[in-house]
Amino acid sequence: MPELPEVETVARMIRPSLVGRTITSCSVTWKRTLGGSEIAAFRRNVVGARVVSVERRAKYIVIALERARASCGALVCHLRMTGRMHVERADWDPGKFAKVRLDLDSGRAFHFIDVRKFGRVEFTREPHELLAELGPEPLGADFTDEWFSTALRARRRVLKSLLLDQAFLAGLGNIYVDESLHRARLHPLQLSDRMTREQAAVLRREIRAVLSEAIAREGSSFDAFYRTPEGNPGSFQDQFQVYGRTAEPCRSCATPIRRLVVGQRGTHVCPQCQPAPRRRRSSAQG
DNA sequence: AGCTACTCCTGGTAGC
DNA sequence: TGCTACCAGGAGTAGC
Repeated sequence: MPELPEVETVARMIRPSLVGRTITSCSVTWKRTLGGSEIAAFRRNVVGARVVSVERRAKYIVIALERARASCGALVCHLRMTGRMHVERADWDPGKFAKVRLDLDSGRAFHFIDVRKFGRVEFTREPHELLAELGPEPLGADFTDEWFSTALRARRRVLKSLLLDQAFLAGLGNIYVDESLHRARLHPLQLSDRMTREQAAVLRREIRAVLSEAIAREGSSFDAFYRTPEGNPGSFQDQFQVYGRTAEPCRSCATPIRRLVVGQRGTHVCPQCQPAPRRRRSSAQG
């Protein structure tokens, strides 16, 4: 589903047609997409505002707005599972899953389309408050070996669950966690406080590599859902080592990929490349 | 502190 | 063909 590389791709593609544009009108066909605000209030907040910037933070797209050259808030958007964004000519038909439409002074219109209705396009005056709980960006300068190693060992968490925790590290989802762990030859059930500094450094390197490669390929598309704002699929799914490859041979050692469930998430491992952590009694720890 | 279960949603698919 | 049942999952929340 859309994770950091897909969200980054969407942000890059919609940015040129949004920045500098003024929102002239809007329509909303699913109120919950707005995340709690009334449609009338949303309309008052966005119509007449001008887009200053389009940035990605974790899996959020933040569309900053201004009025009379003064900041007036932002649209904080999340694609969740099936959200899509398009900026198209005014007569373009967004289809039956359209949720939010923002008409622009360019004559084009921004569309938020979402089959499963989990996605959000939320207006807030203080976007930083909404995003305050997020951990560091995996591709950012704050994500250092030193920080990662210390932070992993300061907690006693199942490794995969911790990497999915957006308050710990912001931007990874199910796919890229599975891929990163395989590349780092780490098992998803490994406990975070048992990680060596060397293992942490390898994992950090592989997380950054897999995300960078996926961004270069405009993300991953393997079902009907994720498409770039230009309507094209990404191509990183061709590079998957484990995700969605249950029972298929590992590309490194030919052992069949195994599927397990970790924290209610489908999880894919190579039992040979990613040996299971040694089980031990909790009372046996000194 | 960290875990599980549940919620929100619907298209796709397996089984009959 | 058409039905039912179940699966996928990001994030928030409740409860242990």
